[in-house]
Amino acid sequence: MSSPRKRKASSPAPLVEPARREAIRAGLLAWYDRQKRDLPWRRTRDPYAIWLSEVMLQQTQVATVIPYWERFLQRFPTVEALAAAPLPDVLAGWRGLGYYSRARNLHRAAQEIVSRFGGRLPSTAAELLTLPGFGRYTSGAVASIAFGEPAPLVDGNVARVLSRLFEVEGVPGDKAREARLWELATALVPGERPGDFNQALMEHGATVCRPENPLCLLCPVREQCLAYRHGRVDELPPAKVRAAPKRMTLAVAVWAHEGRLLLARRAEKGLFGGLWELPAAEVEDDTPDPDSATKLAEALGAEVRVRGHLGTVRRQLTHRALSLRLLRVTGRQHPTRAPAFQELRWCTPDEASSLGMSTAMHKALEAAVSAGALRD
DNA sequence: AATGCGTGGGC
DNA sequence: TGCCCAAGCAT
Repeated sequence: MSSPRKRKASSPAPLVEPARREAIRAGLLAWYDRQKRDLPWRRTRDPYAIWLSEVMLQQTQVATVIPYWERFLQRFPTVEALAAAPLPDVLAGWRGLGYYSRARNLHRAAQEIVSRFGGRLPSTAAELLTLPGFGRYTSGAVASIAFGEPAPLVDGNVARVLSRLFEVEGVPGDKAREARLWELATALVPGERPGDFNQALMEHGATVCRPENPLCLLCPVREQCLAYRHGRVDELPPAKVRAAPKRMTLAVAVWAHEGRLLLARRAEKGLFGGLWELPAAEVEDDTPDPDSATKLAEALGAEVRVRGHLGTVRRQLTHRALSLRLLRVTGRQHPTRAPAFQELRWCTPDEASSLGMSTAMHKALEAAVSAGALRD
């Protein structure tokens, strides 16, 4: 029988053997010091600027983010400036970047940081997690990179790297797999340079431990990689199962009057929430014009007549196949507010172009103008 | 907890 | 061209 003293001394086996843990830490950090990319947000220590980069990088590639990040910081250089800005201005700064709820949450979080934390970002992952738009990943990223807290993070890159290093089974989305990955990330993140280590993990996944054609011969932790040892790098992790995109058809009102077009701001939630558009209403694929006119009339709260067609703009999103049918419309009265929209405005094409608008609707606007929407 | 939410780049 | 993907979060 074991004595209580002995039971207390025998702790459970560590998740990662200390020697292996140190080899992975040292290998990735040394590689990062040699190979890290010169990215603009790695030249600042401003937590706000780092936070902004993390939000923009969600589901978005580095090359896309760089110009947005620089432009946005010039326009909204501090948390206070962002918090004080009207939401439509913030959305205009986000135009073309996609996933616009990120911009809405960023704005709300900035306001909370001012009201709850005196304008300074809280420095721990636990506090950051209470702010809008801060999930587990972003909280860990900002806490570790901007404040040096040894907080773990798991993004798509880290999930891939760890699932290969440790042969973690299961498909993306599997709960046991996610839990295992977070445990591993927690066990690995060091007390010294946690932010650099987390970035090294992600950078390694983005450039060496890639989804396709990983560069195992250049890998600094190859000796530690179970998938490599067992010839399973190509099968881990298994690919995501994606749902087929749903079709969505919008009747789009192109209403011109004295050189101006009617623009509408969408409801705050859902697809393209809070963005400006040529007023649109969802219709069935084969809806005849008079029925489309009825839908648009309901949305605008005004009588609407279809005068002709200005073409169709198609746009493929990850989860939707959009079809925008441009209908030239007129009506006796020119509405300035409408039940289905937050706001209406009559704009010249130049004014319209500077509004926060989805890329799909921006293309529709260009198509309508070049099809002669403003001519008779 | 499964689903909705954008976009541009790579091949 | 069409289809894949990329530093997630909210509900």
